Amino acid sequence: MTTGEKLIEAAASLLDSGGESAVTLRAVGLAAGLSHNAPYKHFASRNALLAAVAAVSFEELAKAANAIRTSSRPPAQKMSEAIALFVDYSRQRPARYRLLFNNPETAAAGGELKARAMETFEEFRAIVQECQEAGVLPDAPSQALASLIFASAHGLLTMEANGQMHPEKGLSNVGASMELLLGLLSPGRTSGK
Amino acid sequence: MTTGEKLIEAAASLLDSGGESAVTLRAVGLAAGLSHNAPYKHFASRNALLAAVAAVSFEELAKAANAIRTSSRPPAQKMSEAIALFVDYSRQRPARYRLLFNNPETAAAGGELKARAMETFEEFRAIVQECQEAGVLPDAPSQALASLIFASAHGLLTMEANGQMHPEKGLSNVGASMELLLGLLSPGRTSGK
DNA sequence: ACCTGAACACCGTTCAAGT
DNA sequence: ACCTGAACACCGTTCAAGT
Repeated sequence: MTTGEKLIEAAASLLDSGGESAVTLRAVGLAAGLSHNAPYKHFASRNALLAAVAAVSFEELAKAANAIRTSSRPPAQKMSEAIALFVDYSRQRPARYRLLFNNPETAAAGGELKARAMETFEEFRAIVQECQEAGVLPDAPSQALASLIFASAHGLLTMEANGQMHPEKGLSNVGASMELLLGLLSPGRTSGK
Repeated sequence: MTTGEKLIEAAASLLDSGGESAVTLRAVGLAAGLSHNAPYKHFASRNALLAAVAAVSFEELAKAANAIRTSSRPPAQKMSEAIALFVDYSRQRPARYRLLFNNPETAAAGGELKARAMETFEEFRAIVQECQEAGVLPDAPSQALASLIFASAHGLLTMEANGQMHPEKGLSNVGASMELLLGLLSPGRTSGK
């Protein structure tokens, strides 16, 4: 493992355990057994280090999404599993999820980061397309439909993380809301008013 | 205008013009014509000041949403206008939008903030209900359906702010995506596979 | 090429005074 | 009650050296 990889891992671990504010270059250097200044020999800035954490995290997510897509389960179940992948990620590593999907600074880094993020999204898009072909999602450009479904899950997870879901007032949790969405989108839905 | 209000306004202005990192207590004090330390006589911490900014912002949003709901336009148009309200807000004041809808710290402040946020959401929920009664949105608990539609818009706006919308790849912008969603949800949609 | 240690400018927060 | 100014601990970043 290179020193750069060690620094990324230390930063990711601090992020998961203490939130973004815990990822100081001093703490990262210390956790990697180096001085507070060593990260600058591998990354141009704190933001660049966080972008590197985001890039490897997107890579992991893409790999997990790919495993779901290439499994032998029916399309509708792949969709549920893909959604569960993001739901679990958000709940188990909220600060990391926020870095990946809720951080204009990091996203603006572009380059490799953007490519990794697109890989992840492409897996999801392909699953949506399979669902369309199987007749469990309606006809529409798969890219647009996938964006919409992903954005819904993302918006719900963000509201949940922010404590803006008011679960006391009904069935408004992420899982139930996504089931409601997929049910309403289903071509088989009875369409009378 | 009380000193506290002056400080809130200064903080909001700095937030809009320079992003969250520009809201330092020193800059807020200076903008209000006071010392860097004066904010502490009115707010317990920087987070408390930001929470106060969020509270007055939610109040403004609730007022704007209420004006839309109580207008004489048809429900479907009210819905479009309500969505446009949030879309414009996100685009014109991204840092403020982020503070309101994308910030676990501030949301955790609870109390008055939470009440203001609920007021805003309640206006939206009532518009959704009107749309259901007019037959342009499907039968479902209005709270759950409103959460879902709002979360979709919110997720799309977040992706847009993060540069994760890939508009080069199709019609995946916020407006078109929301139209797609509302069209697919419409009870009048042709439902064949 | 990679690393360290001192230093700088900045920030949130605290404290001792002032009125 | 409200405000100021000095001070503290912390942080990102830079710089001058070391190997």
